[in-house]
Amino acid sequence: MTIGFAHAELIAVLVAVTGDEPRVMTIRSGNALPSGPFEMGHRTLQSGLREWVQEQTEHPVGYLEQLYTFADRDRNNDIPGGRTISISYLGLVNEQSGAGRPGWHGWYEYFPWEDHRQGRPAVLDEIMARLRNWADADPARRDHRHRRADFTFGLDGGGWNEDLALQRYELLYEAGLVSEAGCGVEANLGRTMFADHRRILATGIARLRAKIKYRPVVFELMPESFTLLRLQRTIEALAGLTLHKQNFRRLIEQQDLVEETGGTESETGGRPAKLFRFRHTVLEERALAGTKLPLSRN
Amino acid sequence: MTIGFAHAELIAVLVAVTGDEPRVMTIRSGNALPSGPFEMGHRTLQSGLREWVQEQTEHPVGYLEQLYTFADRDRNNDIPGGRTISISYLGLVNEQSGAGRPGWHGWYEYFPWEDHRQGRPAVLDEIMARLRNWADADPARRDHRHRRADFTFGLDGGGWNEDLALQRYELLYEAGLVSEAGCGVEANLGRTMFADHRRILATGIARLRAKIKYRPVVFELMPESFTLLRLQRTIEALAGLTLHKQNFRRLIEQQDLVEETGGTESETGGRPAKLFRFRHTVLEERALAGTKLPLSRN
DNA sequence: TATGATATGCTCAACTAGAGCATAATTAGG
DNA sequence: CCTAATTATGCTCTAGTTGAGCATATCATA
Repeated sequence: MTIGFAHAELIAVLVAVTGDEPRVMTIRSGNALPSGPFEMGHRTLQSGLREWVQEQTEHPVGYLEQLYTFADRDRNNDIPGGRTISISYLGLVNEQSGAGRPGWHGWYEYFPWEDHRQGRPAVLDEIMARLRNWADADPARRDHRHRRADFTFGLDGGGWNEDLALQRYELLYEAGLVSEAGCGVEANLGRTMFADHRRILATGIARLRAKIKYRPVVFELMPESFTLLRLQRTIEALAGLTLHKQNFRRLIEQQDLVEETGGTESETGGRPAKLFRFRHTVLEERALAGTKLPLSRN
Repeated sequence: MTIGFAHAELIAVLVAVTGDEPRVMTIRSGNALPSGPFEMGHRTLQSGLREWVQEQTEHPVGYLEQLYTFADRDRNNDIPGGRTISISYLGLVNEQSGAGRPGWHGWYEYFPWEDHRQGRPAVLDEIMARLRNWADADPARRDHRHRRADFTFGLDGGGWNEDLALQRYELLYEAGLVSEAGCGVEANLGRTMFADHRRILATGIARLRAKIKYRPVVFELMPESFTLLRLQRTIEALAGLTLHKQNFRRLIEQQDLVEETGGTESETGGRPAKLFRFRHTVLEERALAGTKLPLSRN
């Protein structure tokens, strides 16, 4: 059996939330995601990345999950005849560790249309206008394109869906509205990144937004003890949405995800808030996987 | 920046359901998953795999999704100094195409404890007994191991969770109950596969079981038109569970996933069943992503 | 002491999911 | 033709979940 040869590279999407802003670790003044060679010495991909991030950033990575492996021919072909395989990972870094140090950029710089916490962002009007033009430009695919734009950006009655971050970026790419796609810089929406790094970031955002709904990974971004509002703001930052406060607490408490530390915090000027800590044991005692199948007990 | 070199390989988990049995495409008489080199000629990983599968199996692949990339040092080091990166994919093949031809093996041969359609399989008693021994063998980690076994195999009150297929295999591996882990063949549970192929298959099963709950991918496994019972049996085969018939139809119909073709089928000896077809437009008109966040409309 | 702010408790209505009864439309056997 | 067996399909009832919002508690500060 013939075996293909390739260059292997690791790319990390490291996320932290500080000051109610989700941030991603970057290099080159925010123009690229940190990446490095896949060294032979490492036992596994995970351990390789973990060591390497530790070394580069001095922050321990809590949660680490493989994102996607890219190897398209058109990316990054600086080595003729060869090919680069990029294995990307999503890592979550504790708030305190990943504080305001250089290299951390708010992820909504790159995706200004994704933050709906202050209501629908104004950019969306421009985006939709330009997507309309793009759709109309091809009479054959016109209808399909309009439906796709409406659906992806929540104009089809279904409303905005925060999980579709990647699909939105891909649509903008296809429509030539981001300069990575080869359009002029003046036409670009949001901040650009090297090669396909912004796409990888979008992959990470979408994955994280989906994941926080069925796995207790948010806590990897939190300090040891926190108030429920702090937890809520962190999730809101990630999802780019605001949540209903009372229902949020109900959800958290009924799932037994946290326990009171006994302490309180009165930083905020109102009634002091109880402090909570994550119940690490839930990781081994609960499925947390919601079934959507109509089971029969038989 | 140094770049690591590696050999790149694609591995496919191709799934079809025939005769109410989920099957996986294999080579070497069921001992390995089909795999092939990542050729330079291919534009993307996906297209490379698609062509290659087409060529090998003569079946068109409907849905194709990247599963995971493995590159641990201990796997498959037949080339000294080098390293193999295996990029695995999950592919769904239409019932008719992937029919009873050779190469297709029922996946419960490899994971007999995963099929709960006829009730709790008897093997589970033996498995739990051996897991208890394993847990007791290390006094320090005893409690943790017992909790993990109970949770993974549904003895903790939470009940059996079909999504945990991968975790169950990994637990058995750790406990040395499958011969891939180095235990003797006589100790092995289920049918063995080459290298870590059974683990990759478990990854595919777990992914597919989770996916059918929030994305309409089952239809990739169905013929053009089908009865609702046929659809139900297919899902039951994948999940390894039986479903409540009336509630199943309610779920499918209220989601507008299918439409009547007008025809009926009376193969089964009872009242003829209406035939349905998948409404392909739902792929572009609906999010189908259930939010678990308590949104505020503000 | 009043006011503003945040925290926290509680209710209510709409909807969803699990379970099972009832009826309809066939085929097979007498 | 009549009856039983078999599968399809419709409907109901109940418990639980979710979205929304009112009410009360506890603090800082003017």
